[in-house]
Amino acid sequence: MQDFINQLNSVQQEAVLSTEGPNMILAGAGSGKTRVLTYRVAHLLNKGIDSFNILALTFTNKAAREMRERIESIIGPEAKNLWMGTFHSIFAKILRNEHEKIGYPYNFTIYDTQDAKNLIKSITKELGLDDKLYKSNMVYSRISAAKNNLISATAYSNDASILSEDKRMGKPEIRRIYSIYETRCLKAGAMDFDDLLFKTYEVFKKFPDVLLKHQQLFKYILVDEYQDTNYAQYTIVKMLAKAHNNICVVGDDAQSIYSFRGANIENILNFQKDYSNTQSFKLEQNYRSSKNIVAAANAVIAKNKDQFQKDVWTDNDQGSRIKVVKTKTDNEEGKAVANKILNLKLEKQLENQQFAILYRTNAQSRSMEEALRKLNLPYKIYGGLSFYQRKEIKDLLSYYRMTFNPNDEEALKRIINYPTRGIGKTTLDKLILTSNKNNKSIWEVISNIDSYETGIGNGPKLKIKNFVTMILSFGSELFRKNAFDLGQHIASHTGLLKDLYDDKTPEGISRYENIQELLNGLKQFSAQEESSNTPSKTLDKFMEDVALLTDADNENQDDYNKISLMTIHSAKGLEFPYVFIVGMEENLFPSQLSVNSRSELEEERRLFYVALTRAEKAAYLSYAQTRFKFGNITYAEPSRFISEIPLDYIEMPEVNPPRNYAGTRLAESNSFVSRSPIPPGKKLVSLEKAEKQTQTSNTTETAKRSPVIKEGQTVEHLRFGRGKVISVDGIGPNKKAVISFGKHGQKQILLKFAKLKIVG
DNA sequence: GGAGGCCTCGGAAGG
DNA sequence: CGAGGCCTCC
Repeated sequence: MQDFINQLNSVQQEAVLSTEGPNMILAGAGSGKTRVLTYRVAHLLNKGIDSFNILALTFTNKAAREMRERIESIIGPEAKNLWMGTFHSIFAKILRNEHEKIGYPYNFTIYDTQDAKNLIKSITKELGLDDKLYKSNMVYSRISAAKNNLISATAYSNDASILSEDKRMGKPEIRRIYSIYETRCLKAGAMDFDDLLFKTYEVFKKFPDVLLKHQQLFKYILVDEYQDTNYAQYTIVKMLAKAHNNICVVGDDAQSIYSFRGANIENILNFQKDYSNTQSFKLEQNYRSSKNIVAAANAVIAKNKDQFQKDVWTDNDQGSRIKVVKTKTDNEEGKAVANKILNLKLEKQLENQQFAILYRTNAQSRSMEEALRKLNLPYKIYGGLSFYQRKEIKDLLSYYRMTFNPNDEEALKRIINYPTRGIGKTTLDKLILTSNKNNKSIWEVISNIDSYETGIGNGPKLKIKNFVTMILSFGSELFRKNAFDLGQHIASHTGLLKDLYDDKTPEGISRYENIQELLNGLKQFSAQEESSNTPSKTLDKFMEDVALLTDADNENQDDYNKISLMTIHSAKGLEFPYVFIVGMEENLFPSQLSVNSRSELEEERRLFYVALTRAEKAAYLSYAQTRFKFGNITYAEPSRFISEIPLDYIEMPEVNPPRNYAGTRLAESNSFVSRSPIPPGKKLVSLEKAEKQTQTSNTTETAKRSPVIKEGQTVEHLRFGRGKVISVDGIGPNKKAVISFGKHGQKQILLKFAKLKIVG
């Protein structure tokens, strides 16, 4: 540990050693930011600062975990006591300690965005408002924005300019929805993500003693990715730092890409004004990328007006110029990228994990996936539906939530009739009506159902009582069983496990497996149990973490050597030797919604900067001339960002004649432009047909290698075992077979996905 | 209560 | 195009 300092360059060293007062570290892309942060904390501890007195805030669990692990490897288990985590998890911890001050139970539930939107939907409905006008997404983002700007429901209702804006949009009732939303959350003992920030602010503001306590506790404060902070985060940090004034923020204004969710780049641009006598450090040496990439990225970002002057440079090799690839269609683009990856792999003996394909929108992943699948290139997609958002997982978690907080209404609404127990929509509506009328939670109503005028008949009433008894029985086990035992008990006792087990469709099987995975997680959690008479790893403790987890926290072991596919947003903070940035088209990247405002266009440019600077050795840009958008073919122009890269650093595609792209070993399949399915001059209508023809001919091509499935054959399926092919239907990628699998019954199987082996 | 048909709408996304 | 919401019909 003694000479960790020597591993740093001189600016990095200064940034680590300058522990007192306000410090701002501007960290260019790939400049060793994490290293500086971890060493800075290690240095503080080394100096004798108590780990309990250090607060380090990040935006993602992953960043917090990585930092903690690295610090632990330097200074040992002492690192466990650091206050290190995401804004949300640290503030949730504070709020659980101070729950009484805001009238919440200790075990408050954290509503995710889906819960919050569902609640908004039901409020809109109960108020009899038009749900086309008051779309839950829109209302949610309005409320969220208000909270992130520390505007309470009351303040919202009294703010003339907000009200007139709502009125102008024809939506004057948002204030009412907001205010009822707040009441309902309180009644349910629930907070949404924004509340974790907003209520922390409120507690600090209303209770100076609580603020003072935390100001004294957090003698040293660090904030990572400061350019991504919103007003609430900015304000709370400022409040906390007031006493000791030891605040260090780290960030890069050039990588601010989250303004659409409230991040305010001004926070970092104004840091020196906010905190007098700021020491600032610029980490400008890039350790990640080639000279060529650094130069190209610098040239791009220089087009932005508002930024700190930075001079990012590197000692790395010159590297090759950025290559631009042009294809006729989005599917061709996918093929070109996949072919290029295959070539590079063979040519340079590379691993899959050295490649990333980055795109602006999730929808673009499809053409990439198809092409990769055809070449048998393993890939992993980040983003999309998260594990914790899956229906079956949310259902089971809803039971868990109700076990320790039965007032949780969104959980109750999900499970009161799942698995089916005869408490239908009509009954639920009556319950909601009664609970609203009496200003009680639904749980309070159903657990004393006889004392309310609900208009519910005796049949359903009995079923409700059984449901209540069941939930109560789970609650009584909460502190007697550990998380796994109770979790398992709930999964089976509710009938949820059996319900999923009985479903033998592939989706059903996967749902069952997901539940098993969740239970495995519980098992691991409970295994950390200390030896004592009462379990400490109880279900409610497990749930404290779960609400704040995301998919990125669930890295799968067998996913490690795969090509990464993700949006540029989720690539921030990552690096790959070879990076493909696809869909470089006007109205896609930059997005159509951004091209009319300077600030939004600048944010898109920062996004492009982030994308480029992910690359270590080489970056490839590609664009298609036509692309399927919402089922229609649209024409596209190459992105303006391509032309913002000086010609010294980039290789443009040769328009005429079409030529192969770089490596030529697999010349035939490696061409980027020569495989156009459309003869020049043909009209648009024929495009779709032509596309289909290519797909068909490709299938014939692959047929040489993979078996042709025919009627009457016996085949073996990974999951269903042996079966007989009844019929084959469709062409190209849509080719599917009806196969009879004995005890699993008849299945329709898309051949392009299924791994079928011909047995006879 | 659930399956299936019709309609609508579409950005990026951590906690 | 395709996911999700809503409605209808059984």
